[in-house]
Amino acid sequence: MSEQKLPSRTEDFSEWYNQLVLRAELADYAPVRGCMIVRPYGWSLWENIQGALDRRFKATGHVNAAFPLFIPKSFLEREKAHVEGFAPELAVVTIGGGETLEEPLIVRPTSETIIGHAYAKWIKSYRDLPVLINLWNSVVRWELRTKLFLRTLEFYWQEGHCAHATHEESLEETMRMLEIYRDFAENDAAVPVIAGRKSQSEKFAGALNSYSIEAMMGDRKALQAGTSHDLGDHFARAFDIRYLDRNNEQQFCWTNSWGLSTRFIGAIIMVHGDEQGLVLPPKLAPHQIVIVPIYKNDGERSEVMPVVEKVRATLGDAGFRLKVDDRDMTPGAKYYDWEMRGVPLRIEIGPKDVAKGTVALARRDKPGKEGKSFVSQESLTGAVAETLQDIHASLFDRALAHREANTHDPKNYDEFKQVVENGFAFSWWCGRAECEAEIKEETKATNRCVPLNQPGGEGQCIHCGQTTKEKAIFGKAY
RNA sequence: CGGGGUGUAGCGCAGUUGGUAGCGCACCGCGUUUGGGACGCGGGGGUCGGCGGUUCGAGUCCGCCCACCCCGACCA
Repeated sequence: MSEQKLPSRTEDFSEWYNQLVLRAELADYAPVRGCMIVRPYGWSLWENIQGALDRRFKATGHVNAAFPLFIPKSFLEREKAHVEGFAPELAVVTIGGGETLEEPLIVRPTSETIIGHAYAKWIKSYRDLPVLINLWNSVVRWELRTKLFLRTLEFYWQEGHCAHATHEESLEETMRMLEIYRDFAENDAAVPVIAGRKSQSEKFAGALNSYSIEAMMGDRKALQAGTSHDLGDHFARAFDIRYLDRNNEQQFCWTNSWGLSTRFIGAIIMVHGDEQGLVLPPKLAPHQIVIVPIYKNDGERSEVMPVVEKVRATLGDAGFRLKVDDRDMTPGAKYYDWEMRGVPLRIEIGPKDVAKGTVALARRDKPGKEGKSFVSQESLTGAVAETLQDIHASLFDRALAHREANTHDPKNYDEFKQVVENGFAFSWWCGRAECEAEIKEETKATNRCVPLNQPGGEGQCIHCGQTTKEKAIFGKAY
């Protein structure tokens, strides 16, 4: 139970985040540096994220499977850019059963290579395509600087791996999954995102092109919240994933991969959280509603609890995820506790409500009296459904307004430097890696993506002045 | 991997010139309480981050190591 106030979100965002994660009981530090324990409340949130994504994956023809944790070192080495990108952050097993291994095993940082090995065996004919497989697992990347959910040595995610007959189909799949991420982020998590293409220096190691959804956090920094990679024929060539086409000719496959991780929980925290703690989007919250019974003595208790039970049954039958908090604490303490944990809606039922046939409804996104209303027990189910929808909409609107208010179109590079100190710059960019690198060097801001939605026309690169047709989002990022 | 900081009960901290460890919160029990963080009484809990050294005696002094957090370079 949390007793003290959180550090100020506006004055010390980082410390606010750290303590919020611990006090909301989402996660805890593990005994190994950089590793995290996901606590039941955090995992429950992840399960709801999994459910929301998995439904979408299944609806688009994907199936789940499991691949090994260990990958032969030689596999990684088969794709040059891939191994170069991941080498610095690999965990390597050299001893097994007390014996030094003949070939060291990599603890998977991602599964493209071992997938490539399997797909090469499984795919013989154009009739075998496409292969649409998703994995729910964890991967290990030996990061130097870690933060709960945002960057840990081991993290949980899903990785989809698809093989297609043509590049067009593979690219179409890449974009379909990016759109699924966007749809999930905005419609389930109420996190507005910018879908775009990563620059060549920011793309996945081994990809032809990477695409991402980028979100703005409460401190105006960017977070890559999901990625989808067009792997071209790179991994197909490295692992010899080939098929016989209709003309009986050998062709290389075209593959793609896409992932979204527990980092997304960090996004939810940093986009919606407030001074009181976590604020969860209703569609993903482990408990959408918490019911707090109020009574002064056993007499009142015996009046209140049957009504609490009736409301619980009614709302439970209507499909809401809810919890009755019957702990032996004062109601006020419970309010603070559930506010810390971000429960979207609180229902208070006391003797006055029993007498009047009402309940008190308090919404998490609007603090104090502003968010509190009294609703008759008869019309509660409808009111709850409506309010939860409204909370989702207002969370999304608030986050979008925040991003728009902090996204600028600077007139020149001096202005650009100012802007990226405290938000996003949406600027013309020549597309050259040198320009991007210099901007990063000079401002600490990175190229987040080239949004798919472009204004059209042309302009001058914000850094070098070269004429270009594309605008990119720049900002400081996690 | 560089710079900074912190390690004493679950958390936050105190601990004097070295003398054998305490406070608040949390936790457990009983009672009174309960519409925005209740109160009283009683109780449990510590190899003082680790190893070594100085000393009759180390939480305290010295050395080495470790862990975690923050800031930079790399990343979902």
